[in-house]
Amino acid sequence: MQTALNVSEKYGLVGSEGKLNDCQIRFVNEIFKIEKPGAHPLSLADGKFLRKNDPECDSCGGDPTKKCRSCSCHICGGKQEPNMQVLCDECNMAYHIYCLNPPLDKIPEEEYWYCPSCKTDSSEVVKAGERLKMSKKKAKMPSASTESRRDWGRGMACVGRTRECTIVPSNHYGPIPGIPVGSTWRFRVQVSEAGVHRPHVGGIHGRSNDGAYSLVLAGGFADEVDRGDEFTYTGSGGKNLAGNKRIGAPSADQTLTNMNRYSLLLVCKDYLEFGLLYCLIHIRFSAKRKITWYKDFVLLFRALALNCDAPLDDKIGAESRNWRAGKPVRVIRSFKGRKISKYAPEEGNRYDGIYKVVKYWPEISSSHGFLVWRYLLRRDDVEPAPWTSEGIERSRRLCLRLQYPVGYPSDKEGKKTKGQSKKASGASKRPSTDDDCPSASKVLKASDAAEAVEAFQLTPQQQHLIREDHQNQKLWDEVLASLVEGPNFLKKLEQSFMCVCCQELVYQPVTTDCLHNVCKDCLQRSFKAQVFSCPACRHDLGQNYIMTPNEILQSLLDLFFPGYSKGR
DNA sequence: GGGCCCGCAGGG
DNA sequence: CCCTGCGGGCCC
Repeated sequence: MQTALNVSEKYGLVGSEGKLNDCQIRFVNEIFKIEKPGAHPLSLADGKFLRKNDPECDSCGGDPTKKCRSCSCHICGGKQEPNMQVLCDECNMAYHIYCLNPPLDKIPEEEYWYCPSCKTDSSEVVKAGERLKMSKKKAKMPSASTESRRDWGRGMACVGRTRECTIVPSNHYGPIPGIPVGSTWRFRVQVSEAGVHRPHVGGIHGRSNDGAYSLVLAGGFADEVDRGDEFTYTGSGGKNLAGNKRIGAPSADQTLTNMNRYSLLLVCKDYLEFGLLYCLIHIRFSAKRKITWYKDFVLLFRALALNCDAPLDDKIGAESRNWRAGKPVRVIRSFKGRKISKYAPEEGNRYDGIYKVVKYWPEISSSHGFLVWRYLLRRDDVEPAPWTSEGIERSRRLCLRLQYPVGYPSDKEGKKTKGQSKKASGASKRPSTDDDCPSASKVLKASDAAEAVEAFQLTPQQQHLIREDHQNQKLWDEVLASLVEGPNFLKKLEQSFMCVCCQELVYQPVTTDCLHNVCKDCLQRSFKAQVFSCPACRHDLGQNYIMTPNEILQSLLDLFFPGYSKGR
């Protein structure tokens, strides 16, 4: 296994530039994914009180004879009596119950237990009748220092996500599995939950040293053009957002130093790894977070420009050599774009498919006279666009319609109650229903479904691998029965191959003799806790069970959910 | 209908 | 930690 030190030595980071400190080494490890991901507590059923005693512990190397306050008792460092060690639900450190002061006489029965250093100071506990005290973060927020008694309602103005998309990593390019073109959500937060466009407010999601993954067309710039299959997009920024405004008129030229749309590290091929590494370290650890160091081969450009299949140019822009070869951008049209585009949906935010950057250029905006960067994007998707007759027909077959958050009053209700008292509208909240759509949430007879929706198509490779995965044949038969349900197939697939421990899609799945699939990591954690049975059915696996990941299943899941394992 | 301004998520 | 953003809902 590669180590951080090797990486830094390999690229000469030790020497004239000074040796990396521990923090930097950890950072390098992180970038190169050298370090094993930290241990997570297992499911409550098995792993509430686990001894960690990690054989790959960085501090002791897993040597059972060494004392270690990192993977074993945080007080005495001893590794004895793992069943007497309790894990803190905050810092995840282990403690012998008898090492605590005062000692505990048994493993606590409460759902959560916190060690002395993590336990909330009793002075911070809110007693009956007292006002809620503020967290450190809350204390810094504007609401802490304002006298305003404004009622923000229980609406969607300031809510956070309740779910997060984990079937692909956040830096995933291309469509989100199971989300067909034409899917429409009322609120941006739902689009974020679906993983289609993750930022809550921002227009572009991208990384400066990588590229852009998705963007929202919301008509922010009056001089944008939208022809459906092609549109121009204007780089964000250059607006005066002083005060607490979140939208404003442009008041400055877009510069090449801002984040988000800018600062792309383009590195010469021979120096790619070193240049990237060096810059990342530099950005991470330079106090001003400005890249003051760079060599000829490190240039700064914009994220969306990275998607364009052309050498980058920050003076006059560039045009793609082969526009389809660029990186795919998911495009969402918001109803707000209606003011400049007839392709925008009437309501909500609609996923319109994959576009590619054809070219980009700087221009003086005709509407406000400042310099903006303009991008031309062109559609490149096999799924029909939602506004074409083919797309409309498909949306109908797939029963795609405006989705509201669970429990939010639907459009019909909302309009009815508008003008009535606020209390009435609050009381009218109800989950949206799928009353006139046969396939969305109801179980169908296969024959009906085949006619109603477009079946999910397996590639020959997928079909082949499924046939090869003998152990899971029965499970696959069940899952394949949902092929006729189109996009629901992937949801079914996700459910069927969910790990019972971590409640996510299995990663490095071990298919047990009892035919359950568990992440190798989760199973190892269970064994470390001296539990040697199948987490799903309690079938005894035996202490010497050899955990061999099911490579075929792993390949299949990677095909269906591209890159999901990167987030693991 | 327009002004105001909140918390959240994300990248650096 | 910092800063930023093509939401959103109330209030005038």
